[in-house]
Amino acid sequence: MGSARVTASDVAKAAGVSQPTVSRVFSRSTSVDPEKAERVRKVARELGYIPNLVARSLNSGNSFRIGIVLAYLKNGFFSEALHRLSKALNAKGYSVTVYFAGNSADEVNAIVDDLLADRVDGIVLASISLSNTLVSRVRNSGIPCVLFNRGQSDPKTSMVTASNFDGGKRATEFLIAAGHKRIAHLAGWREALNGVERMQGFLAAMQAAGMEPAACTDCHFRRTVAMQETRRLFAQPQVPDAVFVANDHMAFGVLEVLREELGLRVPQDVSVIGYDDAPMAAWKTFDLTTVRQPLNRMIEATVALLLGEIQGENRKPEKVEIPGQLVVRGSARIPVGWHDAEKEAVAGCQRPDPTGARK
Amino acid sequence: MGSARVTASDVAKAAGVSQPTVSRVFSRSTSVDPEKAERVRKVARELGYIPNLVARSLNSGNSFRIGIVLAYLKNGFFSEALHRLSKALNAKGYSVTVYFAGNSADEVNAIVDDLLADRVDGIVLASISLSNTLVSRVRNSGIPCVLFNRGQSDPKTSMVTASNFDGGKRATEFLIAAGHKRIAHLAGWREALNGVERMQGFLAAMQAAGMEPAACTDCHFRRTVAMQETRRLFAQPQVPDAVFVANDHMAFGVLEVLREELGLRVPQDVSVIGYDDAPMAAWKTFDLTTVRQPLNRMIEATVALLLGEIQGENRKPEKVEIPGQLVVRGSARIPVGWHDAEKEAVAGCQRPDPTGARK
DNA sequence: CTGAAAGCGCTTACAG
DNA sequence: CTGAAAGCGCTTACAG
Repeated sequence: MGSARVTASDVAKAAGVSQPTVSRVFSRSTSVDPEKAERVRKVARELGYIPNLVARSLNSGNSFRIGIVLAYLKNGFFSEALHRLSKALNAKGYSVTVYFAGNSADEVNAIVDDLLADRVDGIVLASISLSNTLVSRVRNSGIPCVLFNRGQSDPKTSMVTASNFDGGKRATEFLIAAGHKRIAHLAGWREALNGVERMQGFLAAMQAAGMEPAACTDCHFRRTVAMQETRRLFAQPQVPDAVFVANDHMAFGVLEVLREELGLRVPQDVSVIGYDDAPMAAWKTFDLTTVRQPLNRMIEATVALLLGEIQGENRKPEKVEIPGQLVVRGSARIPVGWHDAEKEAVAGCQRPDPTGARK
Repeated sequence: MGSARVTASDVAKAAGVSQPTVSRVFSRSTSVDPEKAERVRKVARELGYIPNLVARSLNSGNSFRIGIVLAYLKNGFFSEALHRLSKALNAKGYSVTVYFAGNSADEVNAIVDDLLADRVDGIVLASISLSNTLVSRVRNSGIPCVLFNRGQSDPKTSMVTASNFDGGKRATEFLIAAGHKRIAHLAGWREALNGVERMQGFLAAMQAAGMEPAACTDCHFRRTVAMQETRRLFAQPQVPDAVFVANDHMAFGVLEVLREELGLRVPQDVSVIGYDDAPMAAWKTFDLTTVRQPLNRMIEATVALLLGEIQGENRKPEKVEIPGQLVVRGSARIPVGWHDAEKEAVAGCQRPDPTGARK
């Protein structure tokens, strides 16, 4: 029962045309007599005919499905990215299948098999915890693939990232300009290029200022690890007066430890800067100064790159790096006379008005 | 190029067997000579053969795909649900395709068409904003469907919810027992049964205690609306001394307004209770007392119901209601002698130890 | 246990 | 513009 069983042949019979003609009406590949087409559409509507994409997939070779590989959704930046990426791909006629990749190699391999078996037309790898094995297996499969927010040294795969080095550098410069003397960095993950680049930006800024990092430790992009590291750092005789955290997700945990456990005031006692501008960063509860990853533009670029590879003439892999701006909120002290300087610094960005982001 | 193009016929030729035999090895429908099967597997591995699920779908009639319809992922309870549901369904051999349903009728209708065109084997409707049109169109399509955390009066569709009436009642009783006199309820959405039932539980508890609600307003399950309502309520001459909020997502916003904007202390000045036990509720930043929706059990039930309908003999629609327990944290005053009473009250639940949830 | 045959519901050259 | 035919890569009775 139900309209799902009606086929093109049923419609053809009822409309007095051949089955390929029905097909032509719905795939608008070749032109069909307008009058006849209208009749077909009418009959199809009455019968509740909806073309079977599975059948179309089989002989066209396109499944019109994109696979998105993620680690988890606890990080609000990723759930927001999934939502928008999904909407953007739907708008282009693709449906989106999600695959959650844990950390074990077996699991990751199983996911590649699933992706291949499902015959997705393209893949977005948005998982932080991707092993290089996964990336190379996917590349070998010949399925178009874009790394989203997860740079990789391999130059044969397309990727879309923010300007991580630059972002890390500017966040650090902001802290230095505000007069902080003991600046710590809670880094992402040494295996993930985006974390590494943010850290390198941090180190470059510190070195340029002739300053020694108060700390610089790997937190695996994990909230609980960052919280533990914060406890450790602030249990030492010499505590930091500012912390640059490699993403907002960890920064929320850092703020929690500082305020709730240690009773410190932010930013009076310690400044905190995150990375991403996840939706929650704007909540007054966190009011987190952070480096924005321009999600919309990253998604546009990802979709363009992916569909370019799928539909276009075998394009070259491309590395797209999108500049992000520092979003100044209440969690970090503001350097004296910062406004003017910053206006200059972000002149090349799309949203040059820093006050607009302060809300 | 790449292994994606290798077909069963290629493997058959290379292994010196017929194509159906290769098929049998991989679908293990009929038995195959063990030695021959091993040879086929070996050749397949060498050639990088992976069965094409699209082709399998076309003639088996099963796509091995489940569609999940969501409104958005900003609410952490939903993103967590998506993650776990996805893992659970993957474990059963299904891949998961996501569909984001906005609020416009056109959009919702387009999604139904997509679901039907994609020939998903089953559907989980987890969106709060589902119109009844969507539900009935899906039901008419004959595709097995389960409403997740979204009750509906229509008795012909399976659904999995928490015991919303009971949860709302118990949260309210907890506030009453703690001595609160002016208790407000920021309700979910009058069009969504789960919100309505929580509200009815609230009203029932108030009535049983002979108390008048300080307020009871519909907030559409939207954080910003709940925040606005909080501002309004606390601008009145008679302010509430406790607020029961219909979900955690809104409660986080309520806490923010109370603490950051109004400078109130929680729970000294006002108690707050939420609903869901979203992951963030346990963060010390929020420390939110809430009614847990037992996600794992809800997901188990959803998967069981859905696969039962897909694989089993046309089952009857079923309404599964899973009891949830009050998770006591710091955002609401604790009634004197509450422990003993509560132990009794939750005796029927799976996790009868309320202290275990306090962390 | 296994091969030849038919068919799942479409799309796409191929003739007209 | 349009129908008859072949085929996408499998699964599934049907004979052996």
